[in-house]
Amino acid sequence: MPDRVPTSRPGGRSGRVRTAIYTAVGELMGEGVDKISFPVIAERAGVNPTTLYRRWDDVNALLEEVAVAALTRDGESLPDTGSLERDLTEWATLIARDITRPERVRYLRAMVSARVEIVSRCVLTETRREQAAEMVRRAGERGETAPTVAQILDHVIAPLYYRVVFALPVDHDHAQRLVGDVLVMAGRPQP
Amino acid sequence: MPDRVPTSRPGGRSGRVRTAIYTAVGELMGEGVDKISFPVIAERAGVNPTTLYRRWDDVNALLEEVAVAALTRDGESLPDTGSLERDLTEWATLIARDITRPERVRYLRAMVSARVEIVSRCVLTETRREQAAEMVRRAGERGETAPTVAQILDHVIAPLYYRVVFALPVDHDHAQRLVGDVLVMAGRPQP
DNA sequence: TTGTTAAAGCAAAGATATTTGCTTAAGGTT
DNA sequence: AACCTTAAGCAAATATCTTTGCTTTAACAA
Repeated sequence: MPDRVPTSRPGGRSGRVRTAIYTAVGELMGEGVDKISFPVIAERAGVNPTTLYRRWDDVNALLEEVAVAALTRDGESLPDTGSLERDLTEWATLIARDITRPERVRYLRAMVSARVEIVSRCVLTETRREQAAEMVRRAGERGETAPTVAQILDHVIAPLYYRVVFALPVDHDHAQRLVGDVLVMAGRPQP
Repeated sequence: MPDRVPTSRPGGRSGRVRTAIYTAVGELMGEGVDKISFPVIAERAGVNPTTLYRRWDDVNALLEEVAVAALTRDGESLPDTGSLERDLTEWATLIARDITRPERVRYLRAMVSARVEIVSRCVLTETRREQAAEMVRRAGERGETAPTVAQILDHVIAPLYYRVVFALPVDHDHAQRLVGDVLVMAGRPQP
Protein backbone atom coordinates (compact mmCIF):
# COMPACT_ATOMS: atom_id res chain seq x y z
CA MET A 1 0.00 0.00 0.00
CA PRO A 2 1.68 3.19 -1.17
CA ASP A 3 0.03 5.62 1.17
CA ARG A 4 -1.80 5.69 4.50
CA VAL A 5 -5.10 7.46 4.51
CA PRO A 6 -5.68 8.93 7.96
CA THR A 7 -8.90 7.49 9.27
CA SER A 8 -11.35 9.34 11.39
CA ARG A 9 -12.80 7.25 14.15
CA PRO A 10 -16.31 8.18 15.16
CA GLY A 11 -17.09 5.00 17.07
CA GLY A 12 -16.06 4.11 20.58
CA ARG A 13 -14.77 6.74 22.94
CA SER A 14 -15.24 9.80 20.77
CA GLY A 15 -18.84 8.83 20.30
CA ARG A 16 -19.40 8.29 23.99
CA VAL A 17 -17.84 11.63 24.80
CA ARG A 18 -19.98 13.39 22.24
CA THR A 19 -23.09 11.73 23.61
CA ALA A 20 -22.14 12.78 27.14
CA ILE A 21 -21.65 16.34 25.95
CA TYR A 22 -24.94 16.43 24.05
CA THR A 23 -26.73 15.04 27.09
CA ALA A 24 -25.08 17.58 29.36
CA VAL A 25 -26.13 20.43 27.08
CA GLY A 26 -29.66 19.07 27.00
CA GLU A 27 -29.82 18.86 30.77
CA LEU A 28 -28.44 22.34 31.29
CA MET A 29 -30.84 23.76 28.73
CA GLY A 30 -33.75 22.01 30.39
CA GLU A 31 -32.75 23.32 33.80
CA GLY A 32 -32.66 26.88 32.54
CA VAL A 33 -29.03 27.33 33.50
CA ASP A 34 -28.01 30.66 32.09
CA LYS A 35 -24.24 30.53 32.37
CA ILE A 36 -23.66 27.79 29.80
CA SER A 37 -19.93 27.76 29.10
CA PHE A 38 -17.50 25.07 27.98
CA PRO A 39 -16.17 24.50 31.51
CA VAL A 40 -19.70 24.14 32.86
CA ILE A 41 -20.76 21.71 30.14
CA ALA A 42 -17.55 19.74 30.52
CA GLU A 43 -18.03 19.29 34.24
CA ARG A 44 -21.59 18.12 33.79
CA ALA A 45 -20.50 15.69 31.09
CA GLY A 46 -17.57 14.41 33.12
CA VAL A 47 -15.24 15.37 30.32
CA ASN A 48 -12.18 17.56 30.04
CA PRO A 49 -12.92 21.15 28.92
CA THR A 50 -10.02 21.02 26.49
CA THR A 51 -11.94 18.48 24.45
CA LEU A 52 -14.72 21.02 23.90
CA TYR A 53 -12.34 23.82 23.02
CA ARG A 54 -10.64 21.55 20.48
CA ARG A 55 -13.84 20.29 18.89
CA TRP A 56 -16.03 23.38 18.65
CA ASP A 57 -15.16 26.96 17.83
CA ASP A 58 -17.34 28.33 20.60
CA VAL A 59 -20.30 27.54 22.81
CA ASN A 60 -22.79 28.69 20.20
CA ALA A 61 -21.45 26.29 17.61
CA LEU A 62 -22.03 23.43 20.02
CA LEU A 63 -25.46 24.68 21.05
CA GLU A 64 -26.40 24.95 17.41
CA GLU A 65 -25.34 21.39 16.72
CA VAL A 66 -27.31 20.03 19.66
CA ALA A 67 -30.35 22.12 18.84
CA VAL A 68 -30.42 20.96 15.23
CA ALA A 69 -30.06 17.35 16.32
CA ALA A 70 -32.86 17.71 18.86
CA LEU A 71 -35.22 19.62 16.61
CA THR A 72 -34.86 17.58 13.44
CA ARG A 73 -35.24 14.08 14.83
CA ASP A 74 -38.96 14.16 15.34
CA GLY A 75 -40.49 10.79 15.71
CA GLU A 76 -43.77 12.22 14.53
CA SER A 77 -44.92 10.31 11.51
CA LEU A 78 -46.90 12.43 9.08
CA PRO A 79 -50.67 12.08 9.53
CA ASP A 80 -52.51 10.45 6.62
CA THR A 81 -56.19 10.42 7.44
CA GLY A 82 -57.64 10.79 3.95
CA SER A 83 -58.68 14.38 4.53
CA LEU A 84 -56.46 17.45 4.32
CA GLU A 85 -58.31 19.18 7.11
CA ARG A 86 -57.81 16.31 9.49
CA ASP A 87 -54.19 15.84 8.36
CA LEU A 88 -53.38 19.49 8.97
CA THR A 89 -55.19 19.59 12.29
CA GLU A 90 -53.36 16.56 13.62
CA TRP A 91 -50.06 17.81 12.29
CA ALA A 92 -50.49 21.30 13.74
CA THR A 93 -51.59 19.89 17.08
CA LEU A 94 -48.57 17.60 17.26
CA ILE A 95 -46.23 20.45 16.43
CA ALA A 96 -47.90 22.70 18.97
CA ARG A 97 -47.51 20.07 21.67
CA ASP A 98 -43.93 19.41 20.66
CA ILE A 99 -42.57 22.93 20.48
CA THR A 100 -44.18 24.09 23.70
CA ARG A 101 -42.13 21.64 25.76
CA PRO A 102 -39.66 23.68 27.84
CA GLU A 103 -36.45 22.22 26.37
CA ARG A 104 -37.82 22.62 22.88
CA VAL A 105 -38.61 26.24 23.52
CA ARG A 106 -35.07 26.80 24.70
CA TYR A 107 -33.62 24.99 21.71
CA LEU A 108 -35.78 27.04 19.37
CA ARG A 109 -34.70 30.24 20.99
CA ALA A 110 -31.10 29.11 20.80
CA MET A 111 -31.48 28.35 17.10
CA VAL A 112 -32.90 31.74 16.49
CA SER A 113 -30.23 33.56 18.42
CA ALA A 114 -27.81 35.77 16.65
CA ARG A 115 -24.83 33.64 15.99
CA VAL A 116 -26.30 30.45 14.64
CA GLU A 117 -25.52 29.58 11.03
CA ILE A 118 -28.28 30.40 8.61
CA VAL A 119 -28.04 26.99 6.99
CA SER A 120 -28.93 25.36 10.27
CA ARG A 121 -32.04 27.44 10.56
CA CYS A 122 -33.02 26.39 7.06
CA VAL A 123 -32.82 22.74 8.03
CA LEU A 124 -35.64 23.30 10.48
CA THR A 125 -37.93 25.15 8.15
CA GLU A 126 -37.14 22.79 5.29
CA THR A 127 -38.43 19.81 7.22
CA ARG A 128 -41.77 21.52 7.75
CA ARG A 129 -41.92 22.54 4.11
CA GLU A 130 -41.44 18.94 2.97
CA GLN A 131 -44.12 17.69 5.32
CA ALA A 132 -46.59 20.32 4.16
CA ALA A 133 -45.78 19.54 0.53
CA GLU A 134 -46.46 15.86 1.07
CA MET A 135 -49.88 16.49 2.62
CA VAL A 136 -50.81 18.92 -0.14
CA ARG A 137 -49.70 16.40 -2.75
CA ARG A 138 -51.92 13.71 -1.28
CA ALA A 139 -54.84 16.13 -1.09
CA GLY A 140 -54.30 16.96 -4.76
CA GLU A 141 -54.40 13.27 -5.67
CA ARG A 142 -57.75 12.98 -3.92
CA GLY A 143 -59.00 15.98 -5.85
CA GLU A 144 -59.29 18.26 -2.83
CA THR A 145 -58.67 21.97 -3.26
CA ALA A 146 -55.70 22.83 -1.08
CA PRO A 147 -53.84 25.94 0.00
CA THR A 148 -50.30 26.32 -1.29
CA VAL A 149 -47.36 25.06 0.70
CA ALA A 150 -46.27 28.66 1.25
CA GLN A 151 -49.68 29.47 2.69
CA ILE A 152 -49.49 26.57 5.11
CA LEU A 153 -46.06 27.66 6.28
CA ASP A 154 -47.08 31.29 6.59
CA HIS A 155 -50.45 30.75 8.22
CA VAL A 156 -50.06 27.60 10.31
CA ILE A 157 -46.38 27.05 11.05
CA ALA A 158 -45.34 30.68 11.38
CA PRO A 159 -48.03 31.59 13.95
CA LEU A 160 -47.19 28.54 16.05
CA TYR A 161 -43.48 29.27 16.14
CA TYR A 162 -44.07 32.99 16.54
CA ARG A 163 -46.22 32.43 19.57
CA VAL A 164 -43.80 30.03 21.17
CA VAL A 165 -40.88 32.30 20.58
CA PHE A 166 -42.70 35.35 21.92
CA ALA A 167 -44.13 33.47 24.89
CA LEU A 168 -47.75 33.73 23.77
CA PRO A 169 -50.22 30.91 24.46
CA VAL A 170 -50.35 27.95 22.07
CA ASP A 171 -52.73 25.04 22.35
CA HIS A 172 -54.88 22.61 20.40
CA ASP A 173 -57.71 25.09 19.89
CA HIS A 174 -55.35 27.63 18.48
CA ALA A 175 -53.78 25.10 16.11
CA GLN A 176 -57.23 24.07 14.96
CA ARG A 177 -58.27 27.67 14.35
CA LEU A 178 -55.18 28.23 12.22
CA VAL A 179 -55.98 25.24 10.08
CA GLY A 180 -59.54 26.45 9.66
CA ASP A 181 -58.24 29.82 8.57
CA VAL A 182 -55.79 28.49 6.04
CA LEU A 183 -58.36 26.22 4.45
CA VAL A 184 -60.52 29.25 3.73
CA MET A 185 -57.74 30.48 1.50
CA ALA A 186 -57.52 27.24 -0.41
CA GLY A 187 -57.83 27.94 -4.07
CA ARG A 188 -57.46 31.68 -3.69
CA PRO A 189 -55.75 32.93 -6.87
CA GLN A 190 -52.08 33.78 -6.22
CA PRO A 191 -50.81 37.03 -7.71
CA MET B 1 -36.60 67.79 58.58
CA PRO B 2 -36.75 64.36 60.22
CA ASP B 3 -35.72 62.24 57.27
CA ARG B 4 -34.06 62.59 53.90
CA VAL B 5 -35.63 60.88 50.97
CA PRO B 6 -32.86 59.73 48.63
CA THR B 7 -33.45 61.24 45.23
CA SER B 8 -32.56 59.52 42.01
CA ARG B 9 -31.06 61.78 39.42
CA PRO B 10 -31.62 60.72 35.84
CA GLY B 11 -30.55 63.96 34.21
CA GLY B 12 -27.02 65.14 33.48
CA ARG B 13 -24.09 62.78 33.55
CA SER B 14 -25.92 59.52 34.22
CA GLY B 15 -28.14 60.21 31.26
CA ARG B 16 -25.20 60.95 29.00
CA VAL B 17 -23.45 57.78 30.09
CA ARG B 18 -26.55 55.70 29.46
CA THR B 19 -26.95 57.23 26.04
CA ALA B 20 -23.30 56.50 25.23
CA ILE B 21 -23.78 52.90 26.33
CA TYR B 22 -26.99 52.45 24.34
CA THR B 23 -25.28 53.91 21.29
CA ALA B 24 -22.28 51.65 21.75
CA VAL B 25 -24.50 48.59 21.98
CA GLY B 26 -26.36 49.69 18.85
CA GLU B 27 -23.13 50.12 16.95
CA LEU B 28 -21.72 46.79 18.03
CA MET B 29 -24.96 45.04 17.16
CA GLY B 30 -25.02 46.66 13.75
CA GLU B 31 -21.43 45.67 13.09
CA GLY B 32 -22.20 42.05 13.85
CA VAL B 33 -19.63 41.91 16.63
CA ASP B 34 -20.15 38.58 18.32
CA LYS B 35 -18.13 38.99 21.50
CA ILE B 36 -20.34 41.61 23.12
CA SER B 37 -19.19 41.85 26.73
CA PHE B 38 -19.29 44.64 29.31
CA PRO B 39 -15.62 45.53 28.81
CA VAL B 40 -16.10 45.72 25.04
CA ILE B 41 -19.21 47.89 25.31
CA ALA B 42 -17.55 50.10 27.92
CA GLU B 43 -14.55 50.75 25.72
CA ARG B 44 -16.71 51.65 22.75
CA ALA B 45 -18.81 53.96 24.91
CA GLY B 46 -15.77 55.57 26.48
CA VAL B 47 -17.03 54.60 29.89
CA ASN B 48 -15.67 52.61 32.79
CA PRO B 49 -16.68 48.92 32.79
CA THR B 50 -17.49 49.11 36.48
CA THR B 51 -20.40 51.36 35.66
CA LEU B 52 -21.95 48.61 33.56
CA TYR B 53 -21.39 45.93 36.17
CA ARG B 54 -23.01 48.14 38.78
CA ARG B 55 -26.02 49.07 36.69
CA TRP B 56 -26.99 45.85 34.96
CA ASP B 57 -26.98 42.29 36.23
CA ASP B 58 -25.43 40.93 33.06
CA VAL B 59 -24.96 41.64 29.37
CA ASN B 60 -28.31 40.14 28.46
CA ALA B 61 -30.17 42.48 30.77
CA LEU B 62 -28.57 45.44 29.02
CA LEU B 63 -29.14 44.01 25.56
CA GLU B 64 -32.75 43.44 26.43
CA GLU B 65 -33.17 47.03 27.57
CA VAL B 66 -31.61 48.43 24.43
CA ALA B 67 -33.56 46.09 22.18
CA VAL B 68 -36.88 47.02 23.76
CA ALA B 69 -36.04 50.70 23.46
CA ALA B 70 -35.06 50.30 19.82
CA LEU B 71 -37.97 48.10 18.82
CA THR B 72 -40.76 49.99 20.54
CA ARG B 73 -39.97 53.52 19.47
CA ASP B 74 -41.14 53.22 15.92
CA GLY B 75 -41.69 56.53 14.23
CA GLU B 76 -44.14 54.84 11.89
CA SER B 77 -47.47 56.55 12.19
CA LEU B 78 -50.36 54.19 11.61
CA PRO B 79 -51.69 54.28 8.03
CA ASP B 80 -55.21 55.68 7.68
CA THR B 81 -56.16 55.50 4.02
CA GLY B 82 -59.89 54.91 4.34
CA SER B 83 -59.60 51.26 3.30
CA LEU B 84 -58.59 48.34 5.49
CA GLU B 85 -56.83 46.60 2.62
CA ARG B 86 -54.65 49.61 1.88
CA ASP B 87 -54.06 50.27 5.60
CA LEU B 88 -52.92 46.71 6.19
CA THR B 89 -50.78 46.62 3.07
CA GLU B 90 -48.97 49.83 3.97
CA TRP B 91 -48.57 48.73 7.55
CA ALA B 92 -47.24 45.29 6.65
CA THR B 93 -44.87 46.76 4.10
CA LEU B 94 -43.51 49.26 6.60
CA ILE B 95 -42.99 46.53 9.17
CA ALA B 96 -41.33 44.28 6.61
CA ARG B 97 -38.93 47.05 5.63
CA ASP B 98 -38.27 47.89 9.24
CA ILE B 99 -37.58 44.46 10.67
CA THR B 100 -35.34 43.34 7.81
CA ARG B 101 -32.76 46.02 8.62
CA PRO B 102 -29.66 44.25 9.95
CA GLU B 103 -29.64 45.87 13.41
CA ARG B 104 -33.34 45.18 13.79
CA VAL B 105 -32.86 41.56 12.94
CA ARG B 106 -30.17 41.30 15.57
CA TYR B 107 -32.32 43.06 18.15
CA LEU B 108 -35.21 40.75 17.38
CA ARG B 109 -33.03 37.70 17.74
CA ALA B 110 -31.64 39.10 20.98
CA MET B 111 -35.16 39.65 22.31
CA VAL B 112 -36.10 36.13 21.49
CA SER B 113 -33.02 34.63 23.04
CA ALA B 114 -33.36 32.52 26.10
CA ARG B 115 -32.70 34.86 28.95
CA VAL B 116 -34.84 37.84 28.11
CA GLU B 117 -37.74 38.64 30.42
CA ILE B 118 -41.08 37.54 29.13
CA VAL B 119 -42.65 40.88 29.94
CA SER B 120 -40.26 42.58 27.55
CA ARG B 121 -41.33 40.31 24.73
CA CYS B 122 -44.93 41.13 25.47
CA VAL B 123 -44.24 44.83 25.05
CA LEU B 124 -43.30 44.16 21.45
CA THR B 125 -46.29 42.07 20.55
CA GLU B 126 -48.63 44.36 22.45
CA THR B 127 -47.69 47.32 20.28
CA ARG B 128 -48.62 45.41 17.16
CA ARG B 129 -51.85 44.24 18.72
CA GLU B 130 -52.90 47.80 19.51
CA GLN B 131 -52.08 48.97 16.01
CA ALA B 132 -54.07 46.14 14.45
CA ALA B 133 -56.99 46.82 16.79
CA GLU B 134 -57.05 50.47 15.78
CA MET B 135 -57.18 49.68 12.08
CA VAL B 136 -59.89 47.09 12.60
CA ARG B 137 -61.88 49.58 14.68
CA ARG B 138 -61.75 52.17 11.91
CA ALA B 139 -62.75 49.56 9.34
CA GLY B 140 -65.73 48.65 11.51
CA GLU B 141 -66.80 52.28 11.70
CA ARG B 142 -66.77 52.41 7.91
CA GLY B 143 -68.88 49.27 7.81
CA GLU B 144 -66.17 47.09 6.26
CA THR B 145 -66.02 43.41 7.15
CA ALA B 146 -62.69 42.82 8.81
CA PRO B 147 -60.68 39.88 10.12
CA THR B 148 -60.19 39.69 13.87
CA VAL B 149 -57.17 41.22 15.54
CA ALA B 150 -55.96 37.72 16.39
CA GLN B 151 -56.17 36.75 12.73
CA ILE B 152 -54.12 39.75 11.69
CA LEU B 153 -51.45 38.94 14.25
CA ASP B 154 -51.40 35.26 13.33
CA HIS B 155 -51.50 35.65 9.59
CA VAL B 156 -49.69 38.90 8.86
CA ILE B 157 -47.40 39.72 11.76
CA ALA B 158 -46.38 36.18 12.69
CA PRO B 159 -45.27 35.20 9.16
CA LEU B 160 -43.23 38.39 8.81
CA TYR B 161 -41.41 37.89 12.09
CA TYR B 162 -41.08 34.17 11.53
CA ARG B 163 -39.40 34.71 8.22
CA VAL B 164 -37.04 37.34 9.53
CA VAL B 165 -36.08 35.24 12.50
CA PHE B 166 -35.52 32.14 10.37
CA ALA B 167 -33.65 34.04 7.68
CA LEU B 168 -36.27 33.49 4.99
CA PRO B 169 -36.95 36.18 2.37
CA VAL B 170 -39.33 39.01 3.25
CA ASP B 171 -40.37 41.77 0.89
CA HIS B 172 -43.23 43.97 -0.22
CA ASP B 173 -44.81 41.29 -2.41
CA HIS B 174 -44.83 38.85 0.43
CA ALA B 175 -46.40 41.38 2.80
CA GLN B 176 -49.04 42.12 0.20
CA ARG B 177 -49.81 38.46 -0.29
CA LEU B 178 -50.27 37.99 3.45
CA VAL B 179 -52.74 40.86 3.59
CA GLY B 180 -54.63 39.39 0.67
CA ASP B 181 -54.78 36.06 2.46
CA VAL B 182 -56.02 37.46 5.74
CA LEU B 183 -58.74 39.48 4.06
CA VAL B 184 -60.18 36.30 2.62
CA MET B 185 -60.88 35.20 6.16
CA ALA B 186 -62.65 38.40 7.07
CA GLY B 187 -65.99 37.55 8.55
CA ARG B 188 -65.26 33.86 8.82
CA PRO B 189 -67.19 32.56 11.85
CA GLN B 190 -64.90 31.94 14.83
CA PRO B 191 -65.46 28.70 16.75
C1' DT C 1 -1.59 -9.51 19.41
C1' DT C 2 0.84 -5.67 18.42
C1' DG C 3 1.78 -1.21 16.33
C1' DT C 4 -0.03 3.21 14.80
C1' DT C 5 -2.52 7.24 15.45
C1' DA C 6 -6.69 10.24 16.31
C1' DA C 7 -8.58 12.00 20.05
C1' DA C 8 -8.98 12.65 25.17
C1' DG C 9 -6.74 14.00 29.59
C1' DC C 10 -3.70 16.88 32.28
C1' DA C 11 -1.46 20.95 33.92
C1' DA C 12 0.45 25.27 33.59
C1' DA C 13 0.43 29.76 31.34
C1' DG C 14 -2.14 33.53 29.46
C1' DA C 15 -6.05 36.31 28.59
C1' DT C 16 -10.72 38.13 29.95
C1' DA C 17 -14.11 39.03 32.73
C1' DT C 18 -15.95 40.26 37.37
C1' DT C 19 -15.81 42.00 42.05
C1' DT C 20 -14.59 45.31 45.55
C1' DG C 21 -12.97 49.32 48.34
C1' DC C 22 -11.93 53.68 47.73
C1' DT C 23 -11.59 58.30 45.30
C1' DT C 24 -13.39 61.80 42.41
C1' DA C 25 -16.88 64.32 39.74
C1' DA C 26 -21.11 66.73 39.36
C1' DG C 27 -26.42 67.00 39.90
C1' DG C 28 -29.54 68.98 43.09
C1' DT C 29 -30.55 71.38 47.38
C1' DT C 30 -30.27 74.84 51.01
C1' DA D 1 -21.64 79.54 46.97
C1' DA D 2 -21.35 75.59 50.09
C1' DC D 3 -23.05 71.29 51.04
C1' DC D 4 -24.87 66.58 50.57
C1' DT D 5 -25.50 62.58 47.82
C1' DT D 6 -25.72 59.67 43.78
C1' DA D 7 -23.19 57.80 40.41
C1' DA D 8 -18.89 57.45 37.73
C1' DG D 9 -13.81 56.54 37.65
C1' DC D 10 -9.81 54.06 39.16
C1' DA D 11 -6.96 50.21 40.53
C1' DA D 12 -6.00 46.08 42.67
C1' DA D 13 -7.66 41.47 43.79
C1' DT D 14 -10.17 37.55 42.29
C1' DA D 15 -12.45 34.40 39.50
C1' DT D 16 -13.36 32.43 35.15
C1' DC D 17 -12.41 31.28 30.65
C1' DT D 18 -9.16 29.96 26.84
C1' DT D 19 -4.92 28.42 24.89
C1' DT D 20 -1.01 25.37 24.52
C1' DG D 21 2.55 21.66 24.86
C1' DC D 22 2.86 17.33 26.36
C1' DT D 23 1.19 12.63 28.03
C1' DT D 24 -2.00 8.95 28.01
C1' DT D 25 -5.78 6.26 26.29
C1' DA D 26 -8.07 3.33 23.17
C1' DA D 27 -9.96 2.50 18.31
C1' DC D 28 -8.59 0.42 14.26
C1' DA D 29 -5.42 -2.14 10.92
C1' DA D 30 -2.03 -5.37 9.94
